[in-house]
Amino acid sequence: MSNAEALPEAAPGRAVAPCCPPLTERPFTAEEAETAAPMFKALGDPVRLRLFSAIASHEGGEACVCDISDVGVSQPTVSHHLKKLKEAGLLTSERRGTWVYYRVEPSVLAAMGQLLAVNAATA
Amino acid sequence: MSNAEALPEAAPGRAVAPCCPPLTERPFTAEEAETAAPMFKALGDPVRLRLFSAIASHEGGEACVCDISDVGVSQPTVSHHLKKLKEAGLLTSERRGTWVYYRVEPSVLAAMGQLLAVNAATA
DNA sequence: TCAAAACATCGACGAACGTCTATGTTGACG
DNA sequence: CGTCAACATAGACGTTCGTCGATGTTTTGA
Repeated sequence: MSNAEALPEAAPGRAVAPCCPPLTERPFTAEEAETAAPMFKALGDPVRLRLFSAIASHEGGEACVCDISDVGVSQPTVSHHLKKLKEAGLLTSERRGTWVYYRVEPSVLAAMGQLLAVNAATA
Repeated sequence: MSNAEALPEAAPGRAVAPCCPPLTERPFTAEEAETAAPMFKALGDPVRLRLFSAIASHEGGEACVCDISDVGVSQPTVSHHLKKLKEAGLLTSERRGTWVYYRVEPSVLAAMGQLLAVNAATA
């Protein structure tokens, strides 16, 4: 695309973290649905789910592509899916030397978990 | 498991409830990913997310189609999406007179919530 | 018995998706 | 320098998806 400037990363897709109430609380508005659906959609592919799980379960919540690219598809396909996950706000990436490390956005897991919360009475 | 089904009524796509460990626990296998991804995929569409939320938040966790069909798409499209949610194991349906009532499968919310569990420091 | 309401199914169409091969870009190292 | 490794991008191709209008099925009720 372009040369890397001093800009670290500025929200590639949309804001994801604090988006919506639990699904069981009240009917989602069209806006809320448009915001939350892409997160589910991003995890709705088996390969992406494996990649995400591999990163999320990796030490430190991050992994380089070479550590997780054994999912049965070609390298460009892995790259494609990681990009999708990144665009959905679920992952961030950082280059360190030759390798690129992907990291799970922690707030995302919390947000999605809250969407599906079964009201465990933690109040 | 307190539910002993006596009627051979269930004809869903696949078992959904107790499928997989948390995403952050260990890398998903191909099998686990193939099992869990359809649930996320089913919620990955804004219209389906609104329908699901409308049903889940409705009184008693169920609603007839006429109560939730105001999502901006045609009636066949609503029917199509409800079928998709049903095939994914997220909903069940029951006919009562003229109306068809859809209900959220409670174990599904628990299962998906567990997938996204953030390990609340149990060690 | 006939009509209307609620919902499902069918068939079609454009858009989006997942995958691949080929190629480009970036950094490390002789 | 040049070359290799890691990863991204581009383009293509078949498949799936979301949507619609038209039609079918089931139930209620006059």
